[in-house]
Amino acid sequence: MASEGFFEKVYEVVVQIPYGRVTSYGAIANYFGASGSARMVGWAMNACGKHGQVPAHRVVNRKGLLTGKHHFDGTNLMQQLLESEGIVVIDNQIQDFDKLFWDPRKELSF
DNA sequence: ATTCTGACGTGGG
DNA sequence: CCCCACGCCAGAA
Repeated sequence: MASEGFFEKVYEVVVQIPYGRVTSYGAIANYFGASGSARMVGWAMNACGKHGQVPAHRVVNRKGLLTGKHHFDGTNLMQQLLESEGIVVIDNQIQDFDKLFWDPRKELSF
């Protein structure tokens, strides 16, 4: 299952993101040891639809900004999904991002 | 094969 | 906090 490709690795972590929680691309990249290649994480997300259902809306940049919301079906779909989980999003910016932040490197006990 | 882009991150000012 | 420049690697044209 794992190690099938770069996407698969990213998906495995993203899927493990608990409800109402958020993480950043860099955190995931860091989990693989690709700390400098955070872009690849987002790139893998681009193929998330290809892989299946992936909670990409729970993945944002390090500032907690919904940078990828533009890639979803609608324009505010990503924000609605986050708000649906109890997350407050204002102007594409997640409020209390530091509290909702979920670090795989820490939570998954690397 | 080369070139460019891209849902990012970090460092310096 | 903001802005600017560099790095990073995978995939598409």
